[in-house]
Amino acid sequence: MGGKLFYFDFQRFINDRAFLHPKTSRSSSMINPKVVSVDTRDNTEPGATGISILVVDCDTTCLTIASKMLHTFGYKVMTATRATDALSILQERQHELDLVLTEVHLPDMDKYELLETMGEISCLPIVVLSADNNENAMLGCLFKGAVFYLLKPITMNDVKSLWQFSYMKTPGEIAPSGGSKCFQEESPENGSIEASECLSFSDAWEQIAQKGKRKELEDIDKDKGDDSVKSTVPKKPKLIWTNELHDRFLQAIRILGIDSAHPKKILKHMNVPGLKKENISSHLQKYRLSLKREQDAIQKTMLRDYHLSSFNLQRENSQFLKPQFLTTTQPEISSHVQNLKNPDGTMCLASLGCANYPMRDSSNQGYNSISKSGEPVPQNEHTYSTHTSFSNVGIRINNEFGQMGNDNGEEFLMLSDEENSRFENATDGMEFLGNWSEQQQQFQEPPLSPAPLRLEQEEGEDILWAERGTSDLFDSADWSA
DNA sequence: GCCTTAATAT
DNA sequence: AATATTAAGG
Repeated sequence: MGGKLFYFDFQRFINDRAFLHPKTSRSSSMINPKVVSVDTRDNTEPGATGISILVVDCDTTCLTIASKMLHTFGYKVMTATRATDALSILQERQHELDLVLTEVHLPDMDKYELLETMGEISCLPIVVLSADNNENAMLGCLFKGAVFYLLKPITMNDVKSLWQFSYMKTPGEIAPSGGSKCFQEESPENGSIEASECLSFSDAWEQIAQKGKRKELEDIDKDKGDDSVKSTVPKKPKLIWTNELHDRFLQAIRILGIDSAHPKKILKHMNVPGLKKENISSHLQKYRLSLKREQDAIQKTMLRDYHLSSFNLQRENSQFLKPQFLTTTQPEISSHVQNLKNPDGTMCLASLGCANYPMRDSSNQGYNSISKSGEPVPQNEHTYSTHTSFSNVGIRINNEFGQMGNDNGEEFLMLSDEENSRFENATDGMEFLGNWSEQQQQFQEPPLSPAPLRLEQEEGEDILWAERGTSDLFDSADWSA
C-alpha cells in the first residue's frame, strides 16, 4: 500500500503525544525522528473533504500542528489566535465554515464567555480543544454549548472524524440513536495511558447524552482548578418537602387510603406540577418508615406496660394489649391500636401526633422554605408539623409510677397542657376505639381534589426546590427515629 | 411496568 | 440529614 512520509516535526508530534502536553513532557522520545509509513487510506477521511474548520489557539505551535493534521485529512482550515479574531471570523465568514475547533484558554476572553458568544453569533458546532482535563472544566464547556471536548495533546485519530460534528447544526440536539456506532474507535496503537487520557468519540456521545439530560445549564462554576470535582456541576435541584407539600402528600394518602396510596396515585392526587413520581416514592418510603418506627415504639411500650401490669385495662381494650396482638405485624390490627383511654380518664394517645395528623406548630417557622434571596417564603396560614408524634406530640401515660417517658427520653414527650386540652376538647365524648376515621374528620378538612400547587420555579422564587447544598437550611420533615 | 425495599450516592 | 438514585425482587 502506498505509504507517505511525514516530515520531522509533524512526525515527532504524532508519535509523541507528550510533545504538546504541558505536564508530561518526555523530551527523550522527541529526539529520534521516526519515519513511519502511514497508509494513505487512513489519511483521506471520506467525510473530511470540503469541511471547513476554524481553528483557534493562542499557541501558534498548537495552531500549526492542528492545522496540518486537519489538512492531512482533507479539511479546509482557517485559523485565529485570539478570541476576538475568532469571533470576527465567525461573524463575517460563518457561511464558509462548518465547524469550530477552539482552545478555550485564551488570553483575551473568558472561556465560557467565548463559548457563549460563539453560540450566539453562530450555529456552528464547537469542539473545544484544551489540555485542561478537569471534569468541571470539560462539563462546563459542554454545558456552554460545545459539542465535544478534545483533550490535548490531540492525535491524528482525534481530528480524523471531527467532520462528523459538522452535521450537528443545532449544538443542543442529541445525536440520533445509534449514532455512536457510526463513530469508529480505532486506536490500536494507543497504550493504556492514552486511552485513559483522551476521550473517545463514543465517550463524547455519552457526554452529550448526559448533557441532554441535565436540566439546568446555568451556574457553571468558573474555577478551573477546583478540587471538589463534582460540586460545581449543575445538578437536578433537590425537592424540599415543605409543610405545604407534605400536607398535600398526607391528604392524598388520606383520601386514597393507606393501602392504595401508591406513588402514581399520590402524584396524581397531589396535583403539583413538576413533582415526579420518584419524589413521591422517596418521600413515601420515608413516610412508611416513620410509621413503622412509630408502631414499633407503641407496641414496645404497650408490651412493657402489659408486663408491668401497671394499670388495669378496661375489658374491651385489654384484648389489644395481650402479647399476641402486640407482637402481630398486621397493620389492620396495629393501626387500630391507636388510642386508649386509661381508667382514670387520661388519654393514651398512641398515634394522634403521627405524620397523619397535621399539627399546627408555631415552632415550625424555621422550617419554612427560604427563597434564593434569603427571604422567608410566606406559607399558607396553616403550617403543619411534618414531624412524627415523637418529636411534637407524646403519649401521656398515667400509672402507678406516674407520668412516664421511655428510657432514652426520645419517644415520649409530654403534651403541653394546652395541646392536651385541645385534644380532649376536640374529642370530647368521642369513642376512641374504632373511631379513627371519625376522629380524623374532627381534625382535618376532608380534602377534595386540591388546586394545582404553584411551584413558581420560573420566577426564581422556587419555594420547593433548592440547589444542592442549601438543603440544610430547611428541615421540613423530621421523622427521625 | 409498577411497586417496594434496601442500599448507596449526593 | 434529607432526598435521590439504583438494583433487586415481587
